[in-house]
Amino acid sequence: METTDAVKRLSALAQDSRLAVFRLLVRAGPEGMAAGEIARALEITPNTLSAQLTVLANAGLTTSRRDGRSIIHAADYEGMSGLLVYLMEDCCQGRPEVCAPLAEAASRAACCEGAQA
Amino acid sequence: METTDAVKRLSALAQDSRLAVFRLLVRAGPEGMAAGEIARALEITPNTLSAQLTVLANAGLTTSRRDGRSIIHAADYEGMSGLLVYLMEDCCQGRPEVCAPLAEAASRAACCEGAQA
DNA sequence: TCTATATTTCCACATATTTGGAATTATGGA
DNA sequence: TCCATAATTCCAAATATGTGGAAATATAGA
Repeated sequence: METTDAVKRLSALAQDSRLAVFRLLVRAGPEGMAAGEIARALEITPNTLSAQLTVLANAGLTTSRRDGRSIIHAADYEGMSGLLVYLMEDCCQGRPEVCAPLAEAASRAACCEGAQA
Repeated sequence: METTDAVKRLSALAQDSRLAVFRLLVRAGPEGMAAGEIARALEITPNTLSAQLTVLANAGLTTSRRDGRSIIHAADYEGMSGLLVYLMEDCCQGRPEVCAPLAEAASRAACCEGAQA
């Protein structure tokens, strides 16, 4: 991933309500949630939410599809991975001891056993 | 980590030159770099860099110590870990398949074998 | 103490971001 | 076709952010 994209993704997440939206979608899983549902859950006005979802989508952190009158938004786990990899990328230039805390954090976060590819 | 801190850290990284500074420090390792050295490396004026380093430090992403006339700045790997854990936290609410890409990314990024705690 | 170097603080300007009201577009059902 | 619901677009105002010039502070050495 390019630096430009990383900054875009970080910026998208670097805001209270947008981070809340993203985390809600992460918790919602691959099925996602309708925009209106998200707006009600987080008490954000629909037009503001729409703008925020646009930012997240442009950054490559969410996807959307229409279902009837609703637009269903979902977290883009691949996009998220890309960012995490980018952030950890330079951590150990021949210095294993440096990235130990990061690697440890990553494995701790890999909460569900089955996921340990 | 609290959401407020996460937003602070994301905001700190969500800017071209600040991300460049942080990555340079990550690459520099625990010994860190003098402010002037960073400024020359990235062609940023010293006062601007100073402001940016303040943001990174306040976010808990860098530390600093004086050494003679220089101030040495270093990446705070623990602070970084905290953010990564926070971001991955909610990824698999009983859905192992969801966080698989994230876990995979994390282990791929744990580049140096010795670091696999 | 005086001078040079390293960094920070103060300040102001230019730019970007966040937000919501009002209007608009899209879909489904009667 | 007409209406209600769902979401978006347009626009403008308030706020926040990034930047660098000039001045101030801190340290080392002569």
